Amino acid sequence: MSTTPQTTPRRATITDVAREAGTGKTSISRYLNGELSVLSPELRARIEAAIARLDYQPNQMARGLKRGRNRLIGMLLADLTNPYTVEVLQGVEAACHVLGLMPLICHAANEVEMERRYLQLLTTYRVEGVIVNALGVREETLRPVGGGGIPAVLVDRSVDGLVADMVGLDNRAAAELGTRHLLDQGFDDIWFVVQPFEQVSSRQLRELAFRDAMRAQGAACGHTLVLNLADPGEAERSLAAMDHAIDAAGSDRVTGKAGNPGNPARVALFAANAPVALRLALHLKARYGAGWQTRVALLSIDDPEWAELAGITTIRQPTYEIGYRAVEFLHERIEGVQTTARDCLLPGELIVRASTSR
Amino acid sequence: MSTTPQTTPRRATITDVAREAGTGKTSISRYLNGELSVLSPELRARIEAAIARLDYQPNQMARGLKRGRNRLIGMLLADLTNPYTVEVLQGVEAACHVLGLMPLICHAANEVEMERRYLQLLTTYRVEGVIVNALGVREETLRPVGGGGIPAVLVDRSVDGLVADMVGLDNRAAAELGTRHLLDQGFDDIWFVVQPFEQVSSRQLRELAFRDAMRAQGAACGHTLVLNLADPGEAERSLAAMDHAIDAAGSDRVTGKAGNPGNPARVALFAANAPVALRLALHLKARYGAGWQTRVALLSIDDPEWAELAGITTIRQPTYEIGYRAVEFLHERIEGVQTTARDCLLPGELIVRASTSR
DNA sequence: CTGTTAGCGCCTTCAT
DNA sequence: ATGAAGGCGCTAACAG
Repeated sequence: MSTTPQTTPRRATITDVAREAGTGKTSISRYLNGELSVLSPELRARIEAAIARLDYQPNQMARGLKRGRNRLIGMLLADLTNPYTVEVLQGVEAACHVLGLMPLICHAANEVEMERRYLQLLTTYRVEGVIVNALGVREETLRPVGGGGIPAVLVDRSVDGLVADMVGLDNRAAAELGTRHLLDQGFDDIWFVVQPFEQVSSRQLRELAFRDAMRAQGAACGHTLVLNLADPGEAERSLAAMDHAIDAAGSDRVTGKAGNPGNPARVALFAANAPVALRLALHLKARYGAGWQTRVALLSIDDPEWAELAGITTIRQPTYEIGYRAVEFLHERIEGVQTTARDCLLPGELIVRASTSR
Repeated sequence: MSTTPQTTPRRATITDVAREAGTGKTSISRYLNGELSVLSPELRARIEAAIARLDYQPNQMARGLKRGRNRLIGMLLADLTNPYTVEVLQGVEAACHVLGLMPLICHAANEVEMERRYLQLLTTYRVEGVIVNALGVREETLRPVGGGGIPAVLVDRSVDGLVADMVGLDNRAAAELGTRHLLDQGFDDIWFVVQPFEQVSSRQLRELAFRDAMRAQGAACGHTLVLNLADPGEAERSLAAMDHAIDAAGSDRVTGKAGNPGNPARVALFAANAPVALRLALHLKARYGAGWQTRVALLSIDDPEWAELAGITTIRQPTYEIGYRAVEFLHERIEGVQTTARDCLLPGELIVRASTSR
């Protein structure tokens, strides 16, 4: 069998084009950079022909090397598995598209070590800036970024000791919105469920705002449950503890008989984000069966695709806009804007579904 | 207010390091490339010190330009919104990590034009290869890729006229597996629901295998419903037509009374992928209420995160492995392997849930 | 062992 | 209007 030699035919370079067009490299370069007015129509035609014939495409790496800018930006993602992330990404891509940027997407998959490695890699590729949706990360990991280093903008979470633009949900307003909704619907025993939040600013803010909102109400009773999704065993125990507490409270408050159907405790669950909500929903389904939605109220920040199906109430984040704005901020920084660090807090939207309406 | 001048301090170059260490660039280069045995311990120490002092990091672009390879590969994705895609991506990242490759992720967001643009961009950045999970794409769009161009491997779908390695689900086996399961459970009126499939090979194969499996059975009755998710109105009409047909069939086969609860028609829905399954589930919920899972059987290829919650039976694809293998194939091609185009078909796993068990 | 030299593909003065 | 020459940061012969 005589297959063709298959030597990948080296791509044409600017020199090849110049030779093919019978001219110098300079003219080709000018053509590529749109300085068309400076070229005689005749030369220009020859260049166009040569480019087409050779299927020439300028080498971005080389251009970048020369110019000192390669139009690459880094996009560091903590968890692509979270629908929030994918949605933000859509906004990022759209903005990059119009601004002529190319996002280098790095997925840390919830591993701090990956995050460090990618950040270093991005730096190595000389990206002009980074958008960071970080894990609970030490400021030192981000050393090369922000302040003295390459421009950075934070998404959803801020990082202690790192001054940089940040864009995300207005967490305080969102948590208040959710809490008030639950109170308005008559729920007075609310559990705020959240992943470990020492490291993640947005979780902290949501939890704090929840407690503040409950306190402002006075009469009602609020609890915070930490749910460590990374450790199934621990998560299981947390949920069991919650079940127990709810049952006990229910029996106290009503008639002494747990689960009295005539006057159930007005318990509601408030999930700090979609992954938590999913875990809760699975737990509730296992405990109460198919009709769990009617037995216990569930509200979540984030609006994952299955929310409508499960009938849970949500607070939808303006994810697309978050991504879009992040790129705009970054672009401004890249272009040299020098203002002090800015925060862009966008409002969430309450979407009421069966789970929390009577 | 006197903010610091904030001039981004130009990153150190190899020349800076050489000067700082009082030596030539070559030695630095040698150090960087691990030719440590050729360096006197003394020089080596000086170099290390200089690098640390200057916080030097070699410029990948420049290295790539010189070496002719930049360790970049392109990853072209049709739809990040589909959980399948994200899962494949995880496998891709893991493999890239061990092989020292850096994936440039491009998300076409279901737009053919985007796909074209990104492919061209990748080419421009001189990626060493591409992994393509394409839209229904013309071979011409992929011109720069495969065969004569840069190495490529296809994921999930093949493209007419393009010879390249491909890795994905064993669609025939998977569709058979699902169909047999439904038949075994006593469903004899099965609707295979799929997005428009002229352009997408995997959808074609699934549909064909479904029909073959039904035919082999003989007695049973199979239908194919095309559901165009991109056009909500059209999708709505398709679903209405399906409802109508099912109702009619049910009344025929049983007692003449539609929806006779004593002996309902043994209807089952077989979704070709997760997006279709979600649309179906929403429709069923709207039509039959919360308990829809017990009224109609739903089985889907793909195993999205909400499957467990909804209790639908699924065929889980080995997504991680698909991604991993794709990179391995690509890596081999990059390293010059010359075999004819290979296909890697991986088996799916049936996960039975409430929706299809009695 | 170590430094010098010559490019990789492109852009950018600076002449012509 | 066009081309020649130099250099971006790095590597790879080729000397010493």
